[in-house]
Amino acid sequence: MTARPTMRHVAEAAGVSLMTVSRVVNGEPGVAPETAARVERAIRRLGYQRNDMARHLRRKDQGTQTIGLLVDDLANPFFSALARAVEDEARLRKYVVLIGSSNDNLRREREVVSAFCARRVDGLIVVPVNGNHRYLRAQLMAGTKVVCVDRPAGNLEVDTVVVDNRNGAHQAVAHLLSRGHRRIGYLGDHRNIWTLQERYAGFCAALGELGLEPDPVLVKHGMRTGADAARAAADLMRSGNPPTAIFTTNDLITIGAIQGLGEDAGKVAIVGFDDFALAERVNPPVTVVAQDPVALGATAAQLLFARITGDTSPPREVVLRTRLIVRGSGELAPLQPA
Amino acid sequence: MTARPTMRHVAEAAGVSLMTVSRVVNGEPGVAPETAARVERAIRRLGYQRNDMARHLRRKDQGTQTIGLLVDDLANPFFSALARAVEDEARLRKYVVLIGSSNDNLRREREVVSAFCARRVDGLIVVPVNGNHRYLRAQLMAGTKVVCVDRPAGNLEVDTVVVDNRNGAHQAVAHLLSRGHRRIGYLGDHRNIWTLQERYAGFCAALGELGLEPDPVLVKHGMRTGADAARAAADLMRSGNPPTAIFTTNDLITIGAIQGLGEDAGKVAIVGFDDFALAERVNPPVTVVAQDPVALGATAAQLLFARITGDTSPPREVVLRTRLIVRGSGELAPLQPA
DNA sequence: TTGAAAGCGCTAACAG
DNA sequence: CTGTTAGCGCTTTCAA
Repeated sequence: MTARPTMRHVAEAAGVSLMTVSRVVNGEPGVAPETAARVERAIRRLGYQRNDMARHLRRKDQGTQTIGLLVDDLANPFFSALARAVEDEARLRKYVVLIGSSNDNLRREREVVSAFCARRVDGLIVVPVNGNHRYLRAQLMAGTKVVCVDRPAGNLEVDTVVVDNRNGAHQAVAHLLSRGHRRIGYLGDHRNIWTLQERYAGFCAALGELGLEPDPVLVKHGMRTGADAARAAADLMRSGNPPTAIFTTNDLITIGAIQGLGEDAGKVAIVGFDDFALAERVNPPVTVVAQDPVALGATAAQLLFARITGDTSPPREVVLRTRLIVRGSGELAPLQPA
Repeated sequence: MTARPTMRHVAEAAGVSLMTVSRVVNGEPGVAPETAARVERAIRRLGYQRNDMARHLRRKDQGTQTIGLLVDDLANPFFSALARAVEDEARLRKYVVLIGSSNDNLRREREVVSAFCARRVDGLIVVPVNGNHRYLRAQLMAGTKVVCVDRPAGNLEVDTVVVDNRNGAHQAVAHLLSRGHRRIGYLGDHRNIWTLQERYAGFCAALGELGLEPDPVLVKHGMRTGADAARAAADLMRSGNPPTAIFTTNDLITIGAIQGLGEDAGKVAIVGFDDFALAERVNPPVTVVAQDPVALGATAAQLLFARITGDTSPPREVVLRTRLIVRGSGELAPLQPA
């Protein structure tokens, strides 16, 4: 546990000035090859590695080559795929990524984002929790670039990358309606999440076009986990007048619902938002409205790095398209309850 | 895009010395409430936030409150669940997490780890790629704590958290053998990955106990993606003398194999390493040897933080248990090829 | 080609 | 209770 060597130690060991070491470490020209070699040797012998904290403190122009990424839940495959895409974009530019999960909690989001900003990240990619994001204003004014992904942030004009949630949901529900379904259940996460507001709105709009209204008995909000969805789905089917179809509004909920349905899975049509592994191997295969988390993450990162490298154009909103993938579960005919 | 305010600016604005601001910012005692209030106001007005880079530069004892986490592939649900567990442990201690994926590439691992160390992380949790990890020695000597998870690192004596891969694989294959299977296929990732060496060893050991040897025709190594596994599984079944059972050695491969098998999925018994979402809803439901990524991540993080807070006991190896979950696919009887 | 001095933003260690 | 001084490890600026 020796103390970490500094440039000063290297300089002494090589018999040169600290400044010469700095030049060698940073590959700057104007050092005699002979001298450079001596310094290199000292570096290797002492196991010296540059301290980028100190470096970035002095070099105000260059930033910290670090970005922060805040998702809802890193354990959700949707967000981890998004995160991996961000990481790859960062790596191309020799940036590293600080990561955090808000868990749909504004306080936690704020704490994590603050911790990132205290470390002077050059930019922030945020999946914003519902609520007011003014607290980011100070960071924006101080020069930290911010991009929102998956959802826009309330009260904040920054680049945003989302998918056409409302259309996607509309398409899913219209698909069910076109097959003759009229009693369509809705299983969703908290209504305070923007994407779910949009998806619910799409659900209602599709029904409305046929003069229908959502049946409150068939609509369940606030499901955070697959287990929640499993229970809710089972409850729906056990009720007196069960739905003939269900719209499940994210991957976790779709998967949970299928688990909860058990043997009933073949008795109710399902269309889910988000594609997921093995969707085509379940019985029946699951029809979904797919979005592309990799494209979301990559696009957000590209926008962020454009800002970091000086883009000052007005904030943009990029809307990526969703895609209906027909596999079977959404094409089941309405089944009369036994 | 105003320049970021510093303590000096706050001090001027509040008409006090820089040191007083420091005390207020850090909640240190010995500031008159009246003065503190004035400083607080200036802080808020200027939008000041402490620069932790500068702070940690001066406070040598305290570290940077940052750890680095390097996994194989963050997009793999196994690693993202592990990562989330690490993040949660870090958060409890007010640490932030730098994250990276090695993609099973030693050079990439080294580059990312170097970038983390240049930012002076207090500790590192690494899923080590196969190869020599001496390069970490210098960091260890400089005081950076290291914990390996999922796999041990060659030539490095550090805390390590793994599962009993060999036993798990043995159990999986013995299960198939006990059902009468004798032609058992093996689908695995690169053999240079430690976990896969172990799992392959368990596969061979189980066969060996019945005097059998792996049939080279039925053994496929080097599958990195689900698509690779899908192709390999389909090839196996199309061959002249197909296996009656397959041991798939991680989640991605199991899922890929099931996709690739398509309608053949019911014709060949499968036991997979790693549990995964919807395993019980596939037809037939998939028997697996499950490991717990959350426990792996949480345990690794706990060991790391123990080291960071001064634990100097000899390096430990923690081996977590795997668990056979019987669901159906592993219990299919051997089927004679048509 | 090399080095000395100053200072990035902050805190430790002392004064008053 | 408040302020001054020095210095963390590095880069910038200027001088030799």
